[in-house]
Amino acid sequence: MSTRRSSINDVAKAAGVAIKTVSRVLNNEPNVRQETSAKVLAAVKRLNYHPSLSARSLASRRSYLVGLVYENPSANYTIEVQRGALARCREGKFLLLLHEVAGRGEELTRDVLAFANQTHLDGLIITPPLSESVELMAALDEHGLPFSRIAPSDLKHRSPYVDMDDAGAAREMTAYLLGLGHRRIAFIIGRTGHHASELRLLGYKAALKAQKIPFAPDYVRQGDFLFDSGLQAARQLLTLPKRPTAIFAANDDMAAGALMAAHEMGVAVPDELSVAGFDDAAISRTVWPPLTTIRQPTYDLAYTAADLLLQALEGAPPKPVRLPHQLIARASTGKAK
Amino acid sequence: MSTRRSSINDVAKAAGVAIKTVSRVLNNEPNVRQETSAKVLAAVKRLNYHPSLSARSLASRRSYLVGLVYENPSANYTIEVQRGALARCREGKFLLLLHEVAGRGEELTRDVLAFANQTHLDGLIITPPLSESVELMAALDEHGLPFSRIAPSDLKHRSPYVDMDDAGAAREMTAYLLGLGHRRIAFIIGRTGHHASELRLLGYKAALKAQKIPFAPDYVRQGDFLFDSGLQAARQLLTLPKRPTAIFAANDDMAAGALMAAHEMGVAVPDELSVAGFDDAAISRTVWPPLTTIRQPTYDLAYTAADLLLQALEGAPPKPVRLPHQLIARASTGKAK
DNA sequence: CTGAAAGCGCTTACAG
DNA sequence: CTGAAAGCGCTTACAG
Repeated sequence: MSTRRSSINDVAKAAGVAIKTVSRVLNNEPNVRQETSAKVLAAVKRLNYHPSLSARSLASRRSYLVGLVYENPSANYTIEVQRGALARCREGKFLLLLHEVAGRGEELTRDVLAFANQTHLDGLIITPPLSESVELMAALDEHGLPFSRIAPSDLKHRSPYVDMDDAGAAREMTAYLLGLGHRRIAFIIGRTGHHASELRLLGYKAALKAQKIPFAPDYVRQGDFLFDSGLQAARQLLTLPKRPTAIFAANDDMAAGALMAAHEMGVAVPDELSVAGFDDAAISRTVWPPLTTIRQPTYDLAYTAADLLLQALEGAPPKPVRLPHQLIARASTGKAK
Repeated sequence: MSTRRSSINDVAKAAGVAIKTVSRVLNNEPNVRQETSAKVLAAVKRLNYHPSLSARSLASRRSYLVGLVYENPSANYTIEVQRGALARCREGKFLLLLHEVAGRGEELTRDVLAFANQTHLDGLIITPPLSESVELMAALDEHGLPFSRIAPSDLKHRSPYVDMDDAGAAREMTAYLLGLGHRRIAFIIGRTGHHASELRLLGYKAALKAQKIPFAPDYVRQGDFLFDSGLQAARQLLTLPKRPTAIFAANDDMAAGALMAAHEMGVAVPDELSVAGFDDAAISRTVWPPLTTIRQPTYDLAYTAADLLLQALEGAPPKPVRLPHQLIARASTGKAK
């Protein structure tokens, strides 16, 4: 089967039309008779023709390449983002190129620009926390590179983005714990500088306020979204004279760490301590007991971000999209006793 | 900065040479004077020139695209594979395209061929368990598509591959448990049809045999590499009249499930039960207690698989590569009591 | 060691 | 509604 691939010329010949007509049919351009179109499509099928991306991009001066830029410690999150973005790119005859960045600040910007230059990308999808980098956005603007963002912090910038209601979700979770009778609810903050960290903290505070529970700084600890920080924070929280009856961590990895601390210290979950997370990552179902958490629509966020980018490449005006979340109650939370 | 990208013509003009000479320098072809080369390189830098992939591939009739084909439930495994393959592709001016397949058998083959046809891939990297599919390999051969495999089962096929010593590693882990004084060691088998599952079972048996411990079928349960199957299997094992003092699961996810079963049933780990896994996946460090496991060199396996493929594309003869593993002792295993 | 010409397979811009 | 020509930016094959 090492016969040469068929080209647009072969199809044109087989269908008895000019190559321009084949091109019209393949690109769904107007002004082709139904009958002509059918002939072309038949020839395409018969010859097992697949257009050459390189010829198309050379002629149209577009690469049909989209870059997905990420720097996220959670593999589950990243894989899900990839799935969503890939699905949308495939639909739009675009190819998705991955780029995991290492550095921050200037280095990050240089890294991403080098990636874009080398591959001649048409556009970029930027995932959190990179979607918050003002320097990166400025650099991309300067180079005229279109991009869309997932969960950005700057909502004023003129580029499309998609997000969820982080503050609202955290408020719901806190209200849920309050509803179970908890009054001493601790909170483990996410990585500093992540917009989501701030929003989730805000939601936690808002829910307490709504119930007139005074905010207790002692019950709030800084984490960094990693398992270990949740473990450390919970160890401190559980040795407090008046220890909390519930811990709400700003993501599942830290909540898993909090569970581990409880196990270490012989604190029964959920009998003596409720633990809640955020993300509905795979780890929320692999720990014991399984975590009550907020389902973040990661796949849909990425699919939508890709969709917004492709639309922007077609010249559509940017419009923000907000996606829904969901509280998932599992065995790690229970009534306060 | 929306000025036109510079082309090979711009560079040739700036350096005062023909475009063919620029091409020679950029592709490290012989027969260019040091001095000429320096002039060209200076112009490349000055103009911030980056060759066009589409022009290059159109002219050379290669796409410079490599596909990574996978179907693995573990995100951590997949991300690590991507990292390794990406690193090697980047070095070789190739782009890596992801393709997660859904089906098996005929559907799988059709799916992968469609992917290759649409993207005009130069070659494929096939990861386990897909690397075991005889149908897929036959189809790729028929279409003249080069590929390399990670951890294949058919070692006779004429295509490059890289693997590790699964049987040897499982034998080591079993011997380690025997060394801790365990005599009733249970084993949870991986997904049926995975070559690695068979090899790891073989290693377990071999280690028992070496110590003249009779093989007890009751202590061996079928799993499928997922957390849940480890949970189920361990529940059964722990209700056996003579329950095992150690459980060795063929991967970390199942070992994590076994840990959960122990927690449920109030069996202390490692005091009353040792649990060991395989892979050194992230989950091995997020469960309690952290898992003793085998470090699988996933990144290196993928890097090497990409390397072998790129070499094959240059016409190098295929040669198999075996990479080392490592037993990592953590807190989930202890002396038998 | 260097270069001029042809051509890869499409789309763009234009003509009819 | 359809087509002929030019050209995108490189590499190949060849000449010198």
